[in-house]
Amino acid sequence: MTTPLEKARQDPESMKARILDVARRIFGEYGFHGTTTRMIAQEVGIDISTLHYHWGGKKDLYESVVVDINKDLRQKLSEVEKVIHGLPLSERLAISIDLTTDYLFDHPEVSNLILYRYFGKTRCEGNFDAIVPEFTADIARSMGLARDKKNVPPETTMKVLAVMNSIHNFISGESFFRPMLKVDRERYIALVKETLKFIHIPAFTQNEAT
Amino acid sequence: MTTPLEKARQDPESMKARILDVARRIFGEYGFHGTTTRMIAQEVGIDISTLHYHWGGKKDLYESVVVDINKDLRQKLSEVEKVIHGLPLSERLAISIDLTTDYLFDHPEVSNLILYRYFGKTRCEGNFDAIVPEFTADIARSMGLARDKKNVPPETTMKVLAVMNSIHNFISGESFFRPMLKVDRERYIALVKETLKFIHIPAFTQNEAT
DNA sequence: TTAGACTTCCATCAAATGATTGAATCACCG
DNA sequence: CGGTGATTCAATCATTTGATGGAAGTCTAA
Repeated sequence: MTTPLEKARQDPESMKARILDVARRIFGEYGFHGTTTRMIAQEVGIDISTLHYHWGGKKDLYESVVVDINKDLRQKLSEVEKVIHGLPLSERLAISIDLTTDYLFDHPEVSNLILYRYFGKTRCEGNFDAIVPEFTADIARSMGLARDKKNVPPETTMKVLAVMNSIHNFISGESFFRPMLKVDRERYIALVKETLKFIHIPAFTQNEAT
Repeated sequence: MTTPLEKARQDPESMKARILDVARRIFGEYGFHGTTTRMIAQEVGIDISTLHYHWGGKKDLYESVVVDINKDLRQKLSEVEKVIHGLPLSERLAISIDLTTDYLFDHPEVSNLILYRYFGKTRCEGNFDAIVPEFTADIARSMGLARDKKNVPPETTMKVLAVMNSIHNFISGESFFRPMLKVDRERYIALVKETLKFIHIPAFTQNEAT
């Protein structure tokens, strides 16, 4: 059985997929309450009723967007893990930061939506957040902080969260921070990578026997 | 001349001040679009028209909230700076993290609103963000990363932003992260401080001659 | 060609929401 | 007292917004 989301992804040109792509971006920029179905429909160039026909309602669409975002990020992280496998920790960190940062700058709605879900409330319920802990467990193992994915101690989860969040912050905050720094986009990306390495590599390599 | 905000702060029991306090919390939790004037009025226990009488409109109130938040944080940071003045860098960092974290856990709406402004868009304009750069310049000086408040290089601003944001993340994300970690509030606060020190102290002391 | 499904849009609804008006109430001062 | 200004609220308005129904269009298979 294929979920509606999988079905939408099979043909990227399908109306369903087009709506999903636009919805990712708009929801990411304005959050759940800041986004109207009319904004999304207009951006796609369709009527709102077409949107409702394909996705049911605003909340359903939003939930699909969140699931889609998480699926993408998870896949990207697993790609990154294959690249860094076997390298020394400091290199693993540096390469992970480079690759993840590049990916997220290309898909800022991923960071936007994740931060929105972390820090904002939605006045409606919705419970599909069990995906996040798995993320952190994967990353923890890949950083050599945990042997298996079960029983990762809170201290370790916190460290992983700190790393992930610091990346999302700079991606998502570009529109705020870059004017403040008065640098162009290319320079900003370089600064982000540099800063993330400056902050994180010493922390995780301080007790390492080279 | 006193601004409306200052006037409201003179008598903390005044209706104006009570509305402002509630508005801080609600705007912090749900963001600008997720908050309705009715939510705020109901929480205060008044009619919406009373709210409009004192603050004009939703946007005016929101802007006052943001200014108020920034004023509070700035004052707190200047208090912290006095405490840590003259100490060695690693201690300055540790104490700053402890004090700032304690303060923000007591006033989470500060972190909430700051993150909302960094990462979200508002569909309405609004331009009173010149306060942030000054913040970072103050912190940069206090961390020994800059001599004066003028001409702080982007690299330094980025480092300061990384530190500040990582704190805000854990404060604001408590409702998301703590259930995930399955720890009580006290333990969470301890974990936050521990993690922040683990991440940041090595980065900033790595090249220090003790 | 046609029957039937799938898709899209126009018109419209009901609820939510920001905002205003005018009347009532309160506080203070002569 | 009485009056004057400040404050509060009930009632109401106009717009926005999520959602729906039904007509029209499109495509495929028989």
